[in-house]
Amino acid sequence: MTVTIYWFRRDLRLEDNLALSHALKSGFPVLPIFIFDDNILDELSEDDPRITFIYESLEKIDIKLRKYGSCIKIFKGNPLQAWKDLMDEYDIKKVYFNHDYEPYAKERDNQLTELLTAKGIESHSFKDQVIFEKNEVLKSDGKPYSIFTHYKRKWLSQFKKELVDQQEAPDLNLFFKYHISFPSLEELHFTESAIKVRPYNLSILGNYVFGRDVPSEDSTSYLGPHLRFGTISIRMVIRQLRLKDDIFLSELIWREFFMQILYHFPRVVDQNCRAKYDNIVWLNKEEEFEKWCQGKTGYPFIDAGMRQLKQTGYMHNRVRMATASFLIKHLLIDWRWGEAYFAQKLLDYELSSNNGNWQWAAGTGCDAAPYFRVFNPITQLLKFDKEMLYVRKWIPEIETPEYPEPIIEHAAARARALETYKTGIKLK
DNA sequence: TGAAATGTTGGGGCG
DNA sequence: ACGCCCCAACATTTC
Repeated sequence: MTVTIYWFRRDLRLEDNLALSHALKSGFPVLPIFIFDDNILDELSEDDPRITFIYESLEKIDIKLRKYGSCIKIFKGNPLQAWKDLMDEYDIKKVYFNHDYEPYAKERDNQLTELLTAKGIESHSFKDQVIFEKNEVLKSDGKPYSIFTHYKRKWLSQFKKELVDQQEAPDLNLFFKYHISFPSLEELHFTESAIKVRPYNLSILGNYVFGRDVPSEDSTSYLGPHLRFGTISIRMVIRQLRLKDDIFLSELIWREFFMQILYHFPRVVDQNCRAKYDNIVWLNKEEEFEKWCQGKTGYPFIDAGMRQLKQTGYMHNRVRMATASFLIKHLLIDWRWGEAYFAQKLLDYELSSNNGNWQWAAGTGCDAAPYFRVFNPITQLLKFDKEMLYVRKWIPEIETPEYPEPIIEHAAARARALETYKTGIKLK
């Protein structure tokens, strides 16, 4: 049984998928696989909504393939072990997958490539989840950018030269013909989550600049999880955009900016990008952190956001900034705590963006907000949810005595934050 | 992609 | 008509 193997990872679609379309041209029938990686899953609960989403996305692909006599082969366990099993079972000629830039994934893929090379198997990997990857947008001296504005300028100038061609529709007849059952959630030891990924909504493109700051209005695209798991291609999103929404495009460039930051400076994973802030003394009060997580700080704008996150796996962008600022500046809790909580809850969690944006809010990032920028949770409410539609939606008890008093007084907290940062910088 | 403090300007009321 | 004061609105600086 001679095959080419295509490995689905975070590109869970058949359409406009670079490595897949190359695999289908490899000259051998393509056996598509997916591996539920225990190294990653061990950190998650068995009903994590992201697992449910991955499972359902694979199921959809599998249904399409079955019409053509094929199916996806699903593994669960250690990826390298899965590959060794595959090598025992099939005569593998070529292997195709798309690039993944996260530290763990890089290491995993390097090990696999070594293993394949040792067995004399060709492997090919492709840029697919970004327009420009790690070393494609560099300064004239060949070094990576660490300032967004400069990165963006270069990105745009290169983008004008680049054609974003759509891949032709895949020929499903070229998949390897075989039949094995698609495992149930229970067989994989998962349970279905009540929290669901929503379909994306591209109709907001073009008006994003007007609606993006109003959390009560549904002017978000809900693209995050789809870009994270590749159920839509970034090229397709960009094509729809056609530069008509500069602000939205900017957000997509931030995504690639943070990806290349993580790639070039992997230490940001657990360290401040700017060492200047290493000596800030965080208060890290567990009970205050818990109140923040539960949406019980007594500040409606903050609490509404945290409850939306907990109940749905989403949080409006404006509110993400305000809640992050509140945790870091008002409560003086280490940004890594907030980063970890968002990583656990956000359906669109992406290591590079989550880390980059938390460091931005903390002022510790490469191109971050200045440390003295402290969001006023009351002003934010007045500015962006004056009618209180958003906060009432997420805090039903808001006008009852059940709703708590503010955990801390704003002006005093602000002064304390400025003082703490100043002291920390001096210690350095 | 902030907020608060401080500075400046200009219009209106009033003696 | 003029100076003076008040204050809102806007601009600039500072954290």
